[in-house]
Amino acid sequence: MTRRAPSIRDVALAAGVSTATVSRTLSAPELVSEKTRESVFEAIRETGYRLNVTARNLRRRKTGAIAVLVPNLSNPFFSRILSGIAEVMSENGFNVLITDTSPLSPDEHRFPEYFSLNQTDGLIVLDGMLSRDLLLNRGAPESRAPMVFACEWIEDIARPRVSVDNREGSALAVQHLAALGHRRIGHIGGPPDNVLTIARKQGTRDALQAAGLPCRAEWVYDGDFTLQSGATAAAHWMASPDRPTAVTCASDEMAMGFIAELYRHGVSVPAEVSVVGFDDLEIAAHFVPPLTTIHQPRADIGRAAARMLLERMATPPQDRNREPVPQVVLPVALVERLSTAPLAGP
Amino acid sequence: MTRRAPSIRDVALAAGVSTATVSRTLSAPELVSEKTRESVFEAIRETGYRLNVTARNLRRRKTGAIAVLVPNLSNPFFSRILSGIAEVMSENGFNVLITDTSPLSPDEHRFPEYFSLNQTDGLIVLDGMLSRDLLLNRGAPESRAPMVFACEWIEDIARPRVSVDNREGSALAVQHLAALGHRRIGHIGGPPDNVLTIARKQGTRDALQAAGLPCRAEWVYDGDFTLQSGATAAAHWMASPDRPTAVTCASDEMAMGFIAELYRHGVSVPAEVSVVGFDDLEIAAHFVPPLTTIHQPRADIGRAAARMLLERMATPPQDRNREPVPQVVLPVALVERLSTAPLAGP
DNA sequence: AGGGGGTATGTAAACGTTTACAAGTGCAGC
DNA sequence: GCTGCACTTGTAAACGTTTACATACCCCCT
Repeated sequence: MTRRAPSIRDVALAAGVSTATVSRTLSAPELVSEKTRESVFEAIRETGYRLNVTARNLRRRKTGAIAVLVPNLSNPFFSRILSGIAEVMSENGFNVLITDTSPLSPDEHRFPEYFSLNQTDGLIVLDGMLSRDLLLNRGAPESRAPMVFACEWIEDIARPRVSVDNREGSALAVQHLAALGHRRIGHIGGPPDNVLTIARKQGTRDALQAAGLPCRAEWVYDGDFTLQSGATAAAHWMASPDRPTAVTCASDEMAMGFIAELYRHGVSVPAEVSVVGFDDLEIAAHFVPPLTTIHQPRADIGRAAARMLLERMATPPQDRNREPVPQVVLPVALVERLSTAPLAGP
Repeated sequence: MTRRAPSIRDVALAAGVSTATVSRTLSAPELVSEKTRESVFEAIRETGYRLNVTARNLRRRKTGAIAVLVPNLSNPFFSRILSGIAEVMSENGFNVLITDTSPLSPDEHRFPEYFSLNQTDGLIVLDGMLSRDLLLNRGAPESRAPMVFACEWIEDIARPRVSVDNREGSALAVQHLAALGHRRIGHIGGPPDNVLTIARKQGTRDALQAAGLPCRAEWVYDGDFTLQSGATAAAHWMASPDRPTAVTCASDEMAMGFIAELYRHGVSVPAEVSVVGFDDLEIAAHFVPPLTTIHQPRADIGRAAARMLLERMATPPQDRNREPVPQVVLPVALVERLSTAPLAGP
């Protein structure tokens, strides 16, 4: 009943040319005379022909897809980055396979089959916690697809990287609070061994020192970027006899979790404690109170990473490590809203 | 320099068998004697062979990928659904291509190339606002890939569907508010022509009527599911001389946008107005105040949709419309938190 | 007239699998 | 000893493109 879909052969037949000419009309039109080109297009219309991308990819020895490894798809932080990536990748004819790398069990990372089967021409890694071996020993050595990091990265893997000025972001947060008169400033960090956590903690410490403010170990709480861990930090804050009057957070979600938990216990923000986030998620502007935070250009991060990968895929493997690997760092900005306020009282 | 990746030929050579035997060892091991099987596996290890999925797909005339059409990737509502889909799809060896269908310009929907080129074996549609033609006329008639709807759907396209009990959800919200003594209950809906908007509005109206409560047209506000539209509804609420004392929303984001905008103008929830959302996003539990809402089993929706699609892909096209198309509707539940309170005063 | 350089096309061999078909073996039943 | 069957394996033809190479033609120059 259901006929085979028309192939390039059928088009060639209909147009009275060879399959080579049809193929050329499609992928290198300048090689084909205008008259022929037109009759080919006409034949394509007639037959309802659609290019079979699988066949093209087989012949060209590439897959036409890239994979992006996301630590946690449920985290709204990544959505914009993903659309940035998808935007430039689909412009360039690539499919984007999105993979959540969150481990199913603590020590077993889930790597989908297509990954080990090197079904992708390239890789964008948003997860800096993946094991080095996992990332490098997949597939045969020569089949290692080009890879770039975005947001997070792994220190001892030398690959192009796009990130954000984390230290500057932390500094902006601290300076803002200092300008409001706060002198006891705490910090809620991400997972202790995460590169972002480290960069932001260090940035916070340095800015505190530069402002001549104390940097007490008992004022920095460890979290894991999630809402829940913000709530946990709030419990610690409330339990502490000697609290900071303001805290900076390494993510908006922790900031919101922190504020909500405080609210539950009748502690009000910013009246009793000022809070600044990091990320500027959409919801930040619509939180209660609207969240003062550090804005990250998320779509730009995605677009930049995609462009970097495109470039790396285009350069032949032997040239890839000629020059130092590119690193772009994008600017951040403080967005003042209502979760921060001048220190009350003298 | 870089040798070709080992192919099935190299394995066959190393194991002293034919390529057919290697192929069978991989995709139909029961046809191969145990001795041979073992030597093939040994040869695979030796050579570092990886299956080339592109070649397999070409030969098998399928792509090994499914696409999912999401109205808006930035909406955190979809993330869990996507992981549910990805979970069962990757278990079954399929890649998942995620596509944001949000129009770039008002009347031009963005359909990535791979879609029109039917590079997918199946389709999960989460967007009920797509045009009928767009969805049905892609590709040649016989190449139409199996399709299922999830969450949203299009009335006059008969396809399997998994949805949620929207009327029940709306009813639960209204009953909860009524039980708290509210008699003036409003509603913030989604885009007017969206199927969910319609179902939830109708459910609200019916529940109101069943409870003997008024259902005033000026108490229902039109939104579009976004935070911003919730804020806009708040402006209308505040401007109204004769306000409802409680509102139900067709999405959590609108509920939060509503509350935040009220907060900005000094109106407090739930003291002055009770609010119930719909979705139960992660953030709902950590909002200020924590949001009373209707829980949707989002991961289950994704998993169910994926399983339906798998089944539909497995049944030959001519059998596909034998029986009535399956429809599963999953249950919802009210989650009471702090954004609703008994009506103050008599 | 012969040669050189484009330009436009065709021929046919890949790309790496899967699978219909054929063929070989061993064994049971007669 | 022959037939038939079950089980393994091999042979070779697809799947639908792209592309190196060959060819044909036209035009211009000497």
